[in-house]
Amino acid sequence: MRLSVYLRCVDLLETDGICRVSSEGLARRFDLNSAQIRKDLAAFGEFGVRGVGYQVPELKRHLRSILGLDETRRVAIVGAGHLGQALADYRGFRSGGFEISGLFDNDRSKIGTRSRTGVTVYDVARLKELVIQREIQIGMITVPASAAPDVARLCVEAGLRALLNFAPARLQAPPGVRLKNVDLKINLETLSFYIAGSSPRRRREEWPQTPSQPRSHRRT
Amino acid sequence: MRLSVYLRCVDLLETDGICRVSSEGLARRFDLNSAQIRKDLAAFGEFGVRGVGYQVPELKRHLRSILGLDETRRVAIVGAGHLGQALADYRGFRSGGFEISGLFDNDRSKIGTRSRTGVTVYDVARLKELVIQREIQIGMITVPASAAPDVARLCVEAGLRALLNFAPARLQAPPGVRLKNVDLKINLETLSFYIAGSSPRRRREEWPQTPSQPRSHRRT
DNA sequence: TTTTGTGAACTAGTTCACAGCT
DNA sequence: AGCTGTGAACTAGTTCACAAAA
Repeated sequence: MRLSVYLRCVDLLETDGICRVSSEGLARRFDLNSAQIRKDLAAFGEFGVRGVGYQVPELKRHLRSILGLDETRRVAIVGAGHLGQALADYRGFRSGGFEISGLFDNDRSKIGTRSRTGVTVYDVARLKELVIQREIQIGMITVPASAAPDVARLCVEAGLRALLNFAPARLQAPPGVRLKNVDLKINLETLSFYIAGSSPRRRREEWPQTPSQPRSHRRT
Repeated sequence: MRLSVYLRCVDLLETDGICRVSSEGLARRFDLNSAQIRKDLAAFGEFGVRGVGYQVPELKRHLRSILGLDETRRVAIVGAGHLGQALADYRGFRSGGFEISGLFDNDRSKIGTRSRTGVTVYDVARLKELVIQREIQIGMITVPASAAPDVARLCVEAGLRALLNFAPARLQAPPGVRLKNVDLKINLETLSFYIAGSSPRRRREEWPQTPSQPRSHRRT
């Protein structure tokens, strides 16, 4: 999502002590399109001042509010394997307004242990209980693909509102629950595709090289 | 990329012993659009047989070839922290035609050690040497954001052709090098956004509820 | 008949360029 | 003057529906 990108940019500006910025300034600095920035922001309110630009602290506040980050979002990680543990200890989440409330697993040898930074591993059977008690809203699924569908169902039943799935499986979620997949293998395959340089076959009627035509944007 | 998704679907069909499938069959089973499947596939050749459908093994071979997976793709992971180690041991990569050729770090206490599944940690100073020697083509960047730009430069100099960046930083790569970002925080923020339910403000002239109009597709 | 491959219709997303505000 | 907010132009991506092939 682009609003997230803008928030990251605004964070950097704030670090640099810049307190006012124009859409064009943002676009130049971070290689974006100024009209798109303006449109994206204007869709949620009139945050800018014509002739001046955007106030960085104000813009940051608005962005955090739009992204629902003015209150701490609590996260449960289901699957306390290497990936789950690595994510539980990832410092970027904490600093960004997220809190890893717990790791969950069904492996009795893991239950009760803690990750390096102190996140406790709970029995996955206690997921619902803790989701309610701690008001956890987001679940990260880091179990093997075979277990993922069941885990997803469990998460939904526990009352989680959004799921981030790392398992290479196509999961289903009911309308009220937002599901997002982070399929690492697909990312690697995409890169492989571009390296391979396999290009779509040329349409028969296409001209080998089409000289691009300048176009007019005159408003009548 | 969708071709990756199709490959995953075809894998599942093969596991189920299905050896022929129509675009409509694929679409129904995996919740896709049949016309899109046909168009995507047809862009790379005529793999189907009219009136019959697609042969699963043949389609799989074609997809792997298009994705450049008929030869093993070797991967270097720069940054032997928790995330790097977790990715090095991720079994999904190996089974998918990728090989993790090594972890790289500048921490002397890590150099020479091995991950749980036996991936060696090398001095990052040896990146170029090993990239050439082992014909590594893809780099995964799992270092802190502050180190990411330098690491990216190093990867490019070493001759890597594609980079998968996990650091929350906007990196730059020259035209010949493909860069893809996997920003976990952005993913979480996107989920948070949907939970928050912040909706774009309604355009003034919009009608509160627009009854959708059925449309004709008659070709004249 | 069945199902692909594909032009055309449609929809969504991006960029331009300027009216209007400060 | 400078910059936002935004209609309109443009581009990309998706879906439809049918001719052509098996």
